[in-house]
Amino acid sequence: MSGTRPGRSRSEKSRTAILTATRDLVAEVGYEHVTIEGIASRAHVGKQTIYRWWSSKSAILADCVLDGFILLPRELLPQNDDIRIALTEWLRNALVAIGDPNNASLIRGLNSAAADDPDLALVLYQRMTEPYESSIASRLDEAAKLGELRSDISAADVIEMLFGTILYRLLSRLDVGPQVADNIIEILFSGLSPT
Amino acid sequence: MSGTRPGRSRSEKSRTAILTATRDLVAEVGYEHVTIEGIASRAHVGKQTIYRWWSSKSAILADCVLDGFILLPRELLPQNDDIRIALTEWLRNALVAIGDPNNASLIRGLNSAAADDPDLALVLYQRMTEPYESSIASRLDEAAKLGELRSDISAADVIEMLFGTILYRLLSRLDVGPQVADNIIEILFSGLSPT
Amino acid sequence: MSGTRPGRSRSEKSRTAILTATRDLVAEVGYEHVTIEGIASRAHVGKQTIYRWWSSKSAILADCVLDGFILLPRELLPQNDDIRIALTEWLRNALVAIGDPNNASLIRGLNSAAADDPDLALVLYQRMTEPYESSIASRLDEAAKLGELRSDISAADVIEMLFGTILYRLLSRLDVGPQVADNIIEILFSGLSPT
Amino acid sequence: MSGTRPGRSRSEKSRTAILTATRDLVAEVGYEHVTIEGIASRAHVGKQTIYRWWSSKSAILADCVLDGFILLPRELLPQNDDIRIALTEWLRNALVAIGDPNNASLIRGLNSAAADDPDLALVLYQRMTEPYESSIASRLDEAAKLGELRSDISAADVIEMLFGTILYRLLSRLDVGPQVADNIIEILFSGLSPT
DNA sequence: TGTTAACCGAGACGGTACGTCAGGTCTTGGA
DNA sequence: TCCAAGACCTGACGTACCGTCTCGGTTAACA
Repeated sequence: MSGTRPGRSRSEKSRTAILTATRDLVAEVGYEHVTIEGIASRAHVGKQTIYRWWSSKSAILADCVLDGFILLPRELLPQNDDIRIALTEWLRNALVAIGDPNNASLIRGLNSAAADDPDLALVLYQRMTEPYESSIASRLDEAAKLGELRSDISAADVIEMLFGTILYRLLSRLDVGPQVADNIIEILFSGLSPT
Repeated sequence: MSGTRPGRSRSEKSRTAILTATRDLVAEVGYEHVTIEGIASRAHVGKQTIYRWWSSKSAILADCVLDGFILLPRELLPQNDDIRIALTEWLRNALVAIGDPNNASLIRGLNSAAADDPDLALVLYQRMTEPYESSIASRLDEAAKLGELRSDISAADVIEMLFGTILYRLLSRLDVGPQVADNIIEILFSGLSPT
Repeated sequence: MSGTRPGRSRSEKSRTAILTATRDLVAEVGYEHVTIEGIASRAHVGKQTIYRWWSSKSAILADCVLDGFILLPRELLPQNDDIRIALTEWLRNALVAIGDPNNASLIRGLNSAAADDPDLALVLYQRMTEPYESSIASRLDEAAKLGELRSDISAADVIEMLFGTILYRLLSRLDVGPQVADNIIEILFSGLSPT
Repeated sequence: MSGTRPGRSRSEKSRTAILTATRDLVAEVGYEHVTIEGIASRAHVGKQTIYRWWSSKSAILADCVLDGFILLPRELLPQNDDIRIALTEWLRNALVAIGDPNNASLIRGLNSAAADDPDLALVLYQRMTEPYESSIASRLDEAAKLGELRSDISAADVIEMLFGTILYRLLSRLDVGPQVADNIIEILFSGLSPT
C-alpha cells in the first residue's frame, strides 16, 4: 500500500538549482529578460526537467517565494514600548532594505510576474507581505487594546496603506530613500485634520 | 530659409495607428503578450516604421501616455465645500474606474512596462498621476489655508499615500471595489491615535 | 561503450525534405528567387533546423548535388564500337536532356550558386560532371590505345571542351537544340586544318 | 511638332554615376550581393532616379555592357600571318585577362545576371563576345579562303567552342591559367583522329 | 518672364526575407 | 521514471532591401 511509484525519484538537487538560478536571474536581468533556457543553462539542468514540474516562468517564481528562496530582509517590528516609534523604526528599515538594488530588482520582478499572471498575484503578494503583516497586525491590535490606538480601525487597511505607499515609491522612482518614514507615520497617526 | 529636412515627412496617420493599436493590445492581451509584429499588423504598418521612431515596446507605451492615447477617466475633484467629502467622493470614483477591466489591464500593462524600464517609470507615473495630483494638491493647499487641514503636511506625501493604496489594491487583488474609500479617508483625516 | 553524443539525433526525414524542397524550388523559380523561408515552409521544417546544419543557400544546394538529389539524366556512353559515333550519340542525348526546361533551370541554378560561392564551384562542377567524365575518359583512353584516337591528347581537356560548349549554349541561349552535336564532334575529331 | 517635352531633362551625370557604381560593386561584392540601395548610395543618387530609368538590377547591368562601362580587355587578334599562331596568342591573352580577379568577378556577375534573367542572357552574351567574335570570325573566314582552314566549318561553332571552354574553366575553377591555350588550339586544329 | 512639367536627392512608407533567440515538445542514452 | 543533452517546429526579434510614395528644390521648354 505504499504510494511510491517505480522509477527514479525527483532530484532535489535539480529543484534547488532551478529555484536558485531563477531568483538570481530575476535580480540580475529583470523578470522579463529571464528565459527558461537561461535558467536551465545556469542550473545545469535540462529544459524538460523544468517543464516537467512547472508550467510557466511565473510558476517557478511563485515556488521561489513559497519555498523561501526569495526573502526580503525580514525586518521584525522592534520591541519598543511605543507603537509609533516601533512602526517608524520598522518602516525606515524596510525602506532601507528596499533601497538595496538587488532587493528592488526582485520586487520589481515579482511585480511584473504578478501583473502577467493575475491569478498568481494573490499568492505572491500574500506570501511576500505575510510575515510583516502578521507581526504588525498583532502589534496594532495589542496597541488598540491598550488604548494607544483607536480600536475602530481595521489593521488590514492600515497595513495596506503602508505597503501601498512603499510599493508606489519603489515603482514610481528609482530611489526609495528612508527619509519619508517619519512623514508617513505622522500622517498615519495624527491624520490631516487640524487639532 | 527653412530647417525642414529633405525627404518624405513622417506619417501622422501611421503614428496614430501605432499608438492606438498598442493601447488596445495592451488592454486586450496584457503588456507582456504584446508583440511589435502584432502592433505592426494591427496598425497596417511596416515593422520598420515602428523601429524608426521607437526603440522598444515600453517606449511606444510611454508615447501613448504622453500623447494622451491612454487616459484614465479623469475624475475631477468634486467642487464640494467639504474637502473630506470631496476627497472621499473622488477616491470612490477612482476605485470604480480602476475596477473597469479595461482600465485595470492598461494600468497593469503600464506597471509591467515601468518595471521593465526603470528609467521610464518616472515619466509614466508622473504623466499618469499628474492631472489628478494637480487638482488634488491645489485643493489640499487651499483647505490648509482655510484652516480645514493641518498646514505642516506635504500634499505630495498625502497624494503618494492615496495612489499607493489604490495601486496596491489593484496589483494584489483581482477586484478593487470602491467600498474601502471611506476607510482610507477616515484614516487619512483622523489618524490612528485615539482622541 | 559508444561515441554517441547525448540528445536527440538528427532527423533524416527533415534532412531529406529540405534537400528535396530545395531542388524542386530551384527548378521552379530559379536559384536567386529561392528563399530559406520558402524551403522551410515547403519542407514543413523550422528555419532553425536548416541553419543548424547548413550555413547558406548554396551549401544546401551543394548537398543536394553531393547526395544525389540533383541528378542530370545520366546519359551513359553508348556501347558502340566506333568511339566517334558513340560520342555523337551521347552529346546529342545530353543536349536533349539539357533542353528539358526543368533540367535547364537546375543547371542555371547551380551555375548561379557557383558564381556566388566560388569555393563551392569546384565541388559542384566536379560532382555534376564526374559520372559523365569517368565513362567518357575511360572510353577515350581505350580508343587511344586501340589506335582510334591520338594518344598525346589529355582526355580532361577534351571533356572540358565538350562540357564548356554545352554550358555555353545553355547559358547564352534559351534553346539548346541537339542539332549541333554533329558539328561539334566533327570539329573535335577532324580539326580545322584542311586535309 | 517638336518631340521635346517641358521639364528638366535627364541628368547624364546621374546616369553615369549609376552605371559606374553598379559595375564597381559587381566586381567588388558579386552580383548577388549588389543592392539597389547600395548603388544609389554609392552614386549619391535617389533610388527613384534608378527606378525611373531601369526596371531591375539586371537591366542596369545590361546597360553597363551596352554602354561600354564593362569592357573586358579587348584583346585584338594579333596580325600574324599564321592563323594558328595568332589564335593561340589571342587565347593565351584572353585567359590571362580573365585570370585578373576583377575581370573574373565581373564575368561571374554577368553570368549570374544572365542566369537570373534568361531574356537578358542573349543580349549580354552577344555584346560581351561581339567584339571578339567579329574579329575572329573574319580572320577564320579569310584563312578558309586562303586554304589554311577547312571551309566547311561554321566559324560560329568554332567560336562557341572557344568561348565555352574559357567560360567553363572560369566557372568551374578558381584559377584560369593561360597554360592550356596551346592544348585547346592543338585539338581545335588537328582534331583527335590519328594522322 | 513666368508657368509648367519632369527631373533631382532624400528619405519615410508597407512589405518580405534575413539570420537569431527562445518557447514548449520530443527523443536520445544513461542512472 | 527521472535526468542532461540537444534536435524539433513555431513564432517573434531587430535589420536590410524591396519597390513606391512624398517632400522641397532645380531645370528646361513653352507661353
